[in-house]
Amino acid sequence: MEIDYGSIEKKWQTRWIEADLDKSEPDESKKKFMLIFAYPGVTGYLHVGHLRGYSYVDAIGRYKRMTGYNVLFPVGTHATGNGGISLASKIARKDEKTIDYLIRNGCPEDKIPELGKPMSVIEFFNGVYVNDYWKRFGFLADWRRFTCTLYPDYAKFIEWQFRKLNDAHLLIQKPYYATVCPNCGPVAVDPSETDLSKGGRAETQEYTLLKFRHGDEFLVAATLRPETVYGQVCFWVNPSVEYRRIRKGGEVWIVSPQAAEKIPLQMDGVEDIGAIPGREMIGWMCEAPMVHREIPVLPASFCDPDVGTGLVTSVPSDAPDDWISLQEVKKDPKIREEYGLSQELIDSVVPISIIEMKGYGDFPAEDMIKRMGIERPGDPKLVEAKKQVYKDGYHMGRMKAICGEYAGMRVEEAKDRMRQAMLDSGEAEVFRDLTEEVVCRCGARVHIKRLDDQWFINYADQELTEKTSEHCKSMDINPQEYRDNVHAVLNWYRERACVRQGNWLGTRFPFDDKWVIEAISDSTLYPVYYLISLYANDGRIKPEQMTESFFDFVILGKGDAKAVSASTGVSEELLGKIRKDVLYWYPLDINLGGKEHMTVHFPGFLFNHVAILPQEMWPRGITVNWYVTGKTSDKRSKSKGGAQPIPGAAAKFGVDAMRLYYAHIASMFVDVEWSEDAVMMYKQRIERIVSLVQEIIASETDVPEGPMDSWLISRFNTHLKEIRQAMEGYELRQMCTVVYFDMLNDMKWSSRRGGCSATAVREALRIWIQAMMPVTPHIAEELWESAGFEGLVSARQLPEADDSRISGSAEYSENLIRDIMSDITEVRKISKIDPKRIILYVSPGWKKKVMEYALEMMADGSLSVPALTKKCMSDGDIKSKGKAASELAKKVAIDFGRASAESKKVIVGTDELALLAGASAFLGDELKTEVSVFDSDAEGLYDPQGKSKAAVPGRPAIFLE
RNA sequence: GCGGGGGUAGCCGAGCCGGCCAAAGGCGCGGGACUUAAGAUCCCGUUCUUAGUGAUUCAAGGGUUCGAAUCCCUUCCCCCGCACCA
Repeated sequence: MEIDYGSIEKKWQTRWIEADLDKSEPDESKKKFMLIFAYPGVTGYLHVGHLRGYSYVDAIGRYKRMTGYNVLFPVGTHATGNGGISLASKIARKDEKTIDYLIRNGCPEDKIPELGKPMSVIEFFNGVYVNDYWKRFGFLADWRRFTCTLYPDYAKFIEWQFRKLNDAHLLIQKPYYATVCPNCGPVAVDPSETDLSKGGRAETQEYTLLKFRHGDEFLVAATLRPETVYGQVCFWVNPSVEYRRIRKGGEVWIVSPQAAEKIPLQMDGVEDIGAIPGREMIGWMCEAPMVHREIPVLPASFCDPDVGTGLVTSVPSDAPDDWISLQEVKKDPKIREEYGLSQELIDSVVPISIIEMKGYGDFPAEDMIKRMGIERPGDPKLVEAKKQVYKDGYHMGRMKAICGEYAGMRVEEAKDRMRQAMLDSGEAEVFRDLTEEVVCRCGARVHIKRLDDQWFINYADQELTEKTSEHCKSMDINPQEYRDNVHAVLNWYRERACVRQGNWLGTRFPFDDKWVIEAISDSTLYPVYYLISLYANDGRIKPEQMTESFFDFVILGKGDAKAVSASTGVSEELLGKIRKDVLYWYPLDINLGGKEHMTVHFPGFLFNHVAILPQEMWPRGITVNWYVTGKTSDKRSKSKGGAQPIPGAAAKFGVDAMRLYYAHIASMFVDVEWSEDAVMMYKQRIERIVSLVQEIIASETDVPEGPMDSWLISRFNTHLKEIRQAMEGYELRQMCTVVYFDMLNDMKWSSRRGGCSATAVREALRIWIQAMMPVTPHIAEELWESAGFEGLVSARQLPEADDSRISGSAEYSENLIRDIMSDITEVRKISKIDPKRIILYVSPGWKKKVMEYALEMMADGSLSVPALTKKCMSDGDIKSKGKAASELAKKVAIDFGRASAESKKVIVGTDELALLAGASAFLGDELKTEVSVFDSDAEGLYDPQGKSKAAVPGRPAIFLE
């Protein structure tokens, strides 16, 4: 059987649209449910991993739809930033890699010349996302509401949002140290390198600049360890660097040329006044800050002019570089000669022990160097040595007695105190620098720059934080870990720079149009905009009509329709309709996004809703999904290299197999490694189900109604319950286990047991196929149609589980039969007997009676070993069984004590003799041996080995003859 | 460092508000059936022992309890976020 997935998918997607299933309109008679996935940034082609979260949203939406809700699932894209600009410019200049990338992912070649402009490339990808990904995957989203952050109407909404933030006094201005490209303005430094061509892993470090007086000028060293000043014994200068003199305030500083460029970005009134070769400074004496000692300037090659100021104060006791370089100077007479340094001077430089730490001696740097076997300056291992000594010193160290007023203090504390003291006395300044070279996409070097009038959204606002945090307690946030942790995240969230300058697409800041609103800040409140985009998209409202009073009215219900209509030209009727939409659909029930959103987007999303909207519009739920991670390699796949384009994967596996893979491969809250083999398994599973269902449909069953019917119907109603319960918590995986595994197994078991009546089979099929709809909608439709059921399964309502048709005893009976089969197999295997006949002995009546007594005692809570024994001994029948009776009583009392009354009741209530007699033909067939069933109480029982003694209710005895 | 999450059988992964858990399910593996054939399907098995019993298991070590994979403590190891990047 070959399934043509492509045409099935197309067929049903068209039918859904024809039936308007994609269009969501308010319906007061129904409960509403609005859900979204956090819209993706338009960065190019997506890969199979991205569909994971998206398809969850569609599956949940479909499930809600089928259980009575009016569902709204809108989609959009986020294009704010410079991604579009940079992509367009690469295409425009025919960058080979970029063109190749486009073609590899299926971009038509003749389309490429059109993509040289930012907006056209963004629109191109908007089309790819909507058509090749979301529609292709069968999503029932309301396509009419699609929006993109660069649309003029969206910009109007963002302007309004910022006006509201301002009204709430949440916009503030203050200085900010940003990573800035001289051409492009502020850029994001992060490992994804969206804005960068190099250095995404760089971190900002806060150095303390220490000033060493020499005559009337200062040598300025940068340090991360201001607490070590008591251990300063000399000063390092790189003799081969041409340093600069700069004037800063009334002082003259000496720093590296790179630092001379960086410092003015962060400090005012700095001027470069000339050069001074490093060589010239060797042999100087300068006055160390705080300790006010004269120390000599010595040569060191490790001073990198690119790091800090290119000058280094030397604390050999705690800095491995310093230690090893000092050894070098002391050992090597050539250095002394070359720079004319006296032996005396060199000898006077002696390390001073300043920090006491567990696991180290007086000189931690020396210890570490020895431990790591470092022998000369420049050894790459020094980086690691430095890190380790710094880390240990910071966490475990304590200042020694020599450190004046800081003696005895923990390093963690002394560091801040000493730094502050030196800042206060004017001996130090703060300077920020990046840990590695960072280069902008435009090619310019990125540095840290102070911006004085940077706008922030004040997410640190205490009242806002508390309100938001409080609201989260009532939200449905998944997973639980995030629900617990979100309060900490909200608390930790600080003021956030919300605007930037430079080469950047986005909405102009309404209060100062030199700024453009940055990417996180314009993507927090937008779900509510989907309720308005519908009308902007169909032209009923124009961007220029979307004024502050327009949004105030439709979103907040402020103002008077007549006045708003007069000022905007939007009819009162339309204003009323939009307002109604907003009231109907909001709040948002689920915002689903990848785990990267936990500390960025979700807090902003929450804060903005709480800050701007009335409480009844605050979000109700957040769901976080983890990733599908790389590694596309596959045992059988010949096409390796790079993530597979989504349309290709859809064609290869079928959309439903991929949807099922996402839903079932793991819990939403763990990362999954992409594996074609795994997807293939799900494809095969779907095909197994399809062929079984088609077999069932094709075979005109003439089985009369019987016990298997009530078993099958009971099972399926039980499954309905499980499905509903799982989906209550959006546990798609659990739901899929029931639908694609358990229900399949039940169907198979039913036909193995001889099948059910046509009525029962059709009823089960109806339930089953409907249950498949959320995750594998195309296949579900196909099966629904071939079974001859009416209409579209996507438009139907899932039946409620019917408790009256759930039969504990029917389900138990089949389990008993299965248990017996496996027991027989087990015994057969162990005993290595090949029996001519298998005899099953059903428990004698007195044993059942013991259990009945136990049940009674469970009901009134009096069950215990002595109590049950006593009770049994007062029953003549049982008592006559002697020791066997008291042993059984003991066993039953213990066993029942551990279990629920319900589970034991079915055991006692089952007529095993009738059940097994009815199943003996089946068992005989299955085991390929004649099976006889005997009642242990029967007169003249045939029982040559006395096996019947072992029979207990729920466990018939087995004899292999 | 700060904050958070984990370590379950060959693997992936449920269970983790204590008992019905030798521990779901899948994959893998072994055996069998079917078949011209299958990356197909269907059965059975997959800690050790054993006429269906019993023993020892859920990172390691302690503890609480009649009873612990599940609760508490300690140790070891792993992962994630820490910002202007959706």
